[in-house]
Amino acid sequence: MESRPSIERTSRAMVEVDNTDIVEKQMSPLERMRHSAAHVMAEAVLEEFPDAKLGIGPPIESGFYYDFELPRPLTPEDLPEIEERMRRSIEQDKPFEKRPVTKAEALELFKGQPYKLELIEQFANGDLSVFQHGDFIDLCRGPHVSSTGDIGPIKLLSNAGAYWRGSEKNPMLQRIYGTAWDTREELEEYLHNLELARERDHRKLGRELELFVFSPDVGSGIPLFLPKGEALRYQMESYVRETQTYYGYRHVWTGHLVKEELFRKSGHLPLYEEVQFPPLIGEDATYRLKPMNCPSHMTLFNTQYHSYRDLPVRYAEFATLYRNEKSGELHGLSRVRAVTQDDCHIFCTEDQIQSEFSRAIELISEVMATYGFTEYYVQLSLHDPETAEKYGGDEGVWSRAEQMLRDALDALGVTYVPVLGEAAFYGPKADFMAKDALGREWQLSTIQIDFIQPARLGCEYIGEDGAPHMPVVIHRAVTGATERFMAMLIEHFGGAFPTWLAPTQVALLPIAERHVPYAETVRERFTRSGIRAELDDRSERLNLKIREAQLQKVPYMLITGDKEVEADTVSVRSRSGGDIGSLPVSEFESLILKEIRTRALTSTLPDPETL
RNA sequence: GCCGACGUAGCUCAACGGCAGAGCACCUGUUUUGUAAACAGGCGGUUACCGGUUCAAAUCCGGUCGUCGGCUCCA
Repeated sequence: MESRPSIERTSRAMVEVDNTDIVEKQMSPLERMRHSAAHVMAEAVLEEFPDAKLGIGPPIESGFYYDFELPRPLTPEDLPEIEERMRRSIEQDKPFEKRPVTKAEALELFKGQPYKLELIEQFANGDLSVFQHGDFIDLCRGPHVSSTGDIGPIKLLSNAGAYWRGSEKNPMLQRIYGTAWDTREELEEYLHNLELARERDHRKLGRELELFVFSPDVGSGIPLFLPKGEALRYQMESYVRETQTYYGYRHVWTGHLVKEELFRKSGHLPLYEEVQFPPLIGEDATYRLKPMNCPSHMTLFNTQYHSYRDLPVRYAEFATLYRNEKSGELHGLSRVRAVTQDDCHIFCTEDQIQSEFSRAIELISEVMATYGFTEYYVQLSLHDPETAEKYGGDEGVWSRAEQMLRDALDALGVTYVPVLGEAAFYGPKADFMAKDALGREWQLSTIQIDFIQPARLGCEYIGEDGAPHMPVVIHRAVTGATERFMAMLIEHFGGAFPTWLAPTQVALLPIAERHVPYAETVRERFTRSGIRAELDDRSERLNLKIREAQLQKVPYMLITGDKEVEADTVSVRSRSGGDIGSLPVSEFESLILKEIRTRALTSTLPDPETL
């Protein structure tokens, strides 16, 4: 436990984001311009397909899209043509004009446009308006730029299917995505960043760094980890296990199969069946692969007799869960069917919720800081009273649980963004959203309050009064799904992991064959010290060995030639800083061991300038 | 699951109705190498799988499997 980073480190972590407002956002000038670009795209598509039916075309985070129903499927080759028509429209500098319309006018205007008619019906209570530029007219609230000439440089990016209004019950439309910026430079930068993101794609790096593979013979969505990927998993898991232990959680193990009956009792079956694999019929009972641990942990809790003095009981487990995700939803490591969760269930009294909450947040902050995620905020996922049937329990239980979460967050001074309808069926959640090095958001940690499952599964403890009481259960995950978190780490670090996580921490590169025995003794020494060291004993030139170690993003390359053998040193080259110079073997060993032990994010070796 | 695109050697890609190719990787030699790619030779594919059209299919058509981009940031 001596190796654990001190808690002071967490000071840089916790939530400095201030965005508790959920008021409707004003459209920014850039969004307005992109919205106008979407109109111009619809104009261009109508020129090419006069029979096109229009869906909607909003601005989005980095551009815009528009949905169409078209007589034939679009291919990527169609995009340049549409883009060219858009440029012509922009050159003509056609003014955008707004006009309020009555419902009757609108219905007449869009009589050939079934999707617009549906929208008119929906918005008929408010004020309806249309925007026109040139001959193109669209039902639209606006606002828009004053004329098409104000639209900056554009680029159409892709086309894809999209259900009308996002529901698979509706027809599938064809969506075209585009981006638009104020200046050519910003557009170029955006396209360049897309390219960078592709370079960092964890699926590409996973193959190049020999971390994991998928095989159709084993099945889609089931990642197979190679030795280097397993080394990474093991470090991730050990770290969280160590931290959880430090914070008073205790680890349990509950296997992979559970009787179907238990999921019926817990209330999962009707709501979760879609993502569960079909039943496994055994001789004595029908089983299911576990898609979550909660019922198992509650059952485990129930096998022991608990006094109020035992609470809180904190059960943690690194469990592999199986979810039958739809084939189209699978995505590398970030959406898989065999998923490992750092799951935890805390059984406590209502009075203990706040302190347990704050303990969980402290743990989460520490872990996030160690991984270098300093920018994150909390999304408070609440139930939606409009769709109460999706949730268990009555309204009173819900408002109590939600209030408790708010109180706990407020007491800790944590700011949060409430979102309706994102709760689990058993309770509200505080979800931690973190940004990676490329500024993309990932949902990682979660803390959830549950009054419903412990009631269904009959959890109880004996209170001070000698009578049985029901504990509250807090569900909590730190890194969430290991696979998904690994995907994020790979992309966040671009494969160049901090030394403590790197599958290979040190590459020994002997210059000539006569230096191999010395390098081998160094490698063996390091391996015995717990350093993941590899020896490149091929009869290749040094430059090649360096190049390959560098492409594998090994943090330290140790070059051994005549001078090093002579002096019992290694010539150190760091992945990031190049040639650092020679160090005695023992000195390098203690420096890197310290770097690993403290889980430093960047190299801690002395700067070559100061040597 | 749905819409679209794509599956050619371990990897990246070419050939687009007429003999399946290149670079890297791998293997074998030669080279013994000082901070991001030595040189030469060799091995390697029933073009994802199954069926169809054709004198002829990697190429055209159908099916299966897989991968990729998406599937409300609401007029």
